[in-house]
Amino acid sequence: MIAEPNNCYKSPCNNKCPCKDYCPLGIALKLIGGKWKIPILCSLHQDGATRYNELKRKISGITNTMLASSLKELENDGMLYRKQYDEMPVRVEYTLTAACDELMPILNQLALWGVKMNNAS
Amino acid sequence: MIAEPNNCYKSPCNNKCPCKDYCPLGIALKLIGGKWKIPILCSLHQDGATRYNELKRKISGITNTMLASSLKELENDGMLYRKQYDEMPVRVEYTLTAACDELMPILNQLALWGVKMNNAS
DNA sequence: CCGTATCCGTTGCGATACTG
DNA sequence: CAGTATCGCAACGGATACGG
Repeated sequence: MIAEPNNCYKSPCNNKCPCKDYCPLGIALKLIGGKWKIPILCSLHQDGATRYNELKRKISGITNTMLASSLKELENDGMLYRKQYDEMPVRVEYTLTAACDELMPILNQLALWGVKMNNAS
Repeated sequence: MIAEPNNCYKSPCNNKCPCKDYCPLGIALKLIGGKWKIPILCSLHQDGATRYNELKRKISGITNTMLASSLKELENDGMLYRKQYDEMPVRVEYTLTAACDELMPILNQLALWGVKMNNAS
């Protein structure tokens, strides 16, 4: 929940911007921010349920520290499920939640915009 | 221009993700990243052409350092115009470019998503 | 009025080693 | 296999003072 509503959290950036601490856009960007969350989301979006070490292989350059912490944050923020199978050895699979199904098309629009910006410059 | 195309810059996150350095989504997020660019964009989007000190008043908490550097980056990235009137004293007005007219509706969708995420948790 | 320059603390992230 | 723990650096951003 928003702790202390500011001037524009109800209707995002439609009135009384510039929004600050509790801007819903700021909240959204924080959820997908950091260096590795987008690659993680994209990978899971493409391939569906994926195991930890599989993710680590696919996302080249990521370290255990960052993968584990990013996954934990995404899980806490309701953006992915962590399912643990108590086999031997243990197996863990990560899957996107419905919230991400809504998010990805928006991110795709943003990416298209990014392409245009890049071609323009 | 993209210096060294990687696996997914052509069709953003539709194939061969996870995208890395040259991911168009990464490019887009970099353009609007940092602590103050969104508030600046929102302010200009709402009020149109705005002077430097006017922006500084509206965006509470921002320092000269950050306002000036953010404006310069946004200008260099083709997201706003800087118009200088050589009166005495000097007057400078900032305005969003057409690129931002396309961007803002997308950001608004993202904000709506952020609201839902916030209410859900 | 519209910024720059300098300094400095904080945060994010990487590297490496280790564990249930 | 799926992570933690610890350390260190570099980038980001804040505070303050100054300049065209």
